[in-house]
Amino acid sequence: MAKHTPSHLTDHVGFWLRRVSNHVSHAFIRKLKERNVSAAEWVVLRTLYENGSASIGYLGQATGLTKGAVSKVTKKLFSKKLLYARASNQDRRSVDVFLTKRGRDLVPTLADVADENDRQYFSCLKKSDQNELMCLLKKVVETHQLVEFPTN
Amino acid sequence: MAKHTPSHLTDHVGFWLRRVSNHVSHAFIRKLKERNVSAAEWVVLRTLYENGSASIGYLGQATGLTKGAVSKVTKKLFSKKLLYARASNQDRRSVDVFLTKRGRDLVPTLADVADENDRQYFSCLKKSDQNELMCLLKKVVETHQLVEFPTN
DNA sequence: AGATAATAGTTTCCAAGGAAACTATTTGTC
DNA sequence: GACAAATAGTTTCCTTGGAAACTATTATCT
Repeated sequence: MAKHTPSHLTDHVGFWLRRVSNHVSHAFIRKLKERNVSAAEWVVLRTLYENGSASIGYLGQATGLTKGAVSKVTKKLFSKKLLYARASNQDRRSVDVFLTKRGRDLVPTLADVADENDRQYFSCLKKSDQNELMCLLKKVVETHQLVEFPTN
Repeated sequence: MAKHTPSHLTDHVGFWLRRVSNHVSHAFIRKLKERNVSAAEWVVLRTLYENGSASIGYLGQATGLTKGAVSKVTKKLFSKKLLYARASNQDRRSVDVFLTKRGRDLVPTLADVADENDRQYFSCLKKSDQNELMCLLKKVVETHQLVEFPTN
């Protein structure tokens, strides 16, 4: 029985996804660095902007990070005075996290950075193709329940 | 003048890309772990399978990793006896890296793992949509010269 | 109520990988 | 040929983030 050639790297959607995602993310990270913010921090800030407040667990859902990671990210954001925390009084294990004024004021600026980055990488695609791309990705997310989307 | 709502996380292609890419990659990594191989190692092994041998720099191009990272990855692969190295004799700065028999024999198995992972995540899309997705991603890669593709 | 299980966060440990400094060669310039 | 610049790899330092152990609180079971 004939032995088949093993599949190429380039045969896999995941390969291309990782390639593009890594580049786009790294570029985004470099841009955010000028504002002294990480990508995970941006996601947390934007989520809170929408929601007013959230628990660590909720932010984990929203960001796709583990609770351990979120715990560390929020810690940094506390030290930068972009967030503050308050123990929930229904459940004393739980922590509610809020944007400070500074944190809230920063979000629109960061959103511009995100817009800019997306434009830089994806404006080479027609608007309809950009939508197509997002739809396909969303479909994968939904099919596999990759996240519980809280806001949005 | 009215202040606009800052764009949502979900407005950005990059956001969805990172979401899906992270999940797919992590799943792949977990599967590879059973074979005691990392994702970067897989990429290196598959590239060498195609090319016979390659320099560290070349592997950097092929994998999208920095030369420092490749240096570390190959070091691990040496210790696992999946690769061996030989100083180039044209240029004594340069190192040529080769698959061992064990390394070569491992590639088809790993390719199956990659196939399996891709199927798991993307078989929810019609074949034509999978192609569409890959084409869009390739277009972004080409437009931005995200890699010099050596093989393939 | 008391014991056990589940849950929210935190912390610790570890691996991955970028950036940049460093070493060893090679190439280019004079 | 001698010295400067470029290049190939390696190593060091640092940040990110997952996994899992751990703490504190709450829920469940009997």
